Amino acid sequence: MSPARPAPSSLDVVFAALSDPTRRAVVERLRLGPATMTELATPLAASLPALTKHLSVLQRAGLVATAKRGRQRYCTLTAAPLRDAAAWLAEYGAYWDERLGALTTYLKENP
Amino acid sequence: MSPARPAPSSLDVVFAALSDPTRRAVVERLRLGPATMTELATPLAASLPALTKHLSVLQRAGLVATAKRGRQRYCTLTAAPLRDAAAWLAEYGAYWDERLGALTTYLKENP
DNA sequence: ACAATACTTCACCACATGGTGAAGTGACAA
DNA sequence: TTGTCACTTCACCATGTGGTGAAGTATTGT
Repeated sequence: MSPARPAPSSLDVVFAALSDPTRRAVVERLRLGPATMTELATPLAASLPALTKHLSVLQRAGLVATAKRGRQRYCTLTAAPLRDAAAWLAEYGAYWDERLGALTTYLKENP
Repeated sequence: MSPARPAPSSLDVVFAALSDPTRRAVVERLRLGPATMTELATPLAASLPALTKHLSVLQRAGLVATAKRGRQRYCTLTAAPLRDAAAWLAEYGAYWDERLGALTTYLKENP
């Protein structure tokens, strides 16, 4: 991948963030409300260094916002990027309906 | 990641497959109908070795099926796994965005 | 003051990904 | 038969990921 990669789009990092089961579990947990790092780590049986890395990935994807309060770090969901990813996928919900039509068109144009 | 990783779930590989812009472009192109490897590679300015790798990722994710015909390889979308990913996202997106309520409804009514 | 708590940061390691150029394979065309 | 086309496979490389244990940094409790 050496030569001049373009800046990753938001879809890139969002989908990449969601490709890990631990991070999806974090998102699921945060749906119930904010949580600290140890509150996230304990039920997932994840170490704190590992969770710190996961959180930074989720943060880079814009899926999670954090705020330090005292010596604790509170994490909350910021789901706006999920909307973009879902919108991309939603087009393929429409794909199901138009599938036969597209195939028909294709066969008409490529006999 | 050394110690005993569990088998990746289908969501893992589907989201990972979608995290690359070239592969998303392949999916978008295949929405219009089947295509051969060179037909996919040319507009994306991708080399054939690179595209072969991308295709194997998409195939492992169950997003694309291929059939050899003569010396050409025809690729088609098999979008069933996209629905699982969309369903996962819809659950979390619908909480914030009305537009995704429509997707949730769609997935509920088209099981 | 001292110690515990809640994290973070720092090397590391193993492995997967995404790319390359060059060589190999099988089907078709001249 | 000979060559070309459509790919695939083969090293190889650079980078990113996900994990670890150990050490470091604040903040808080006693």
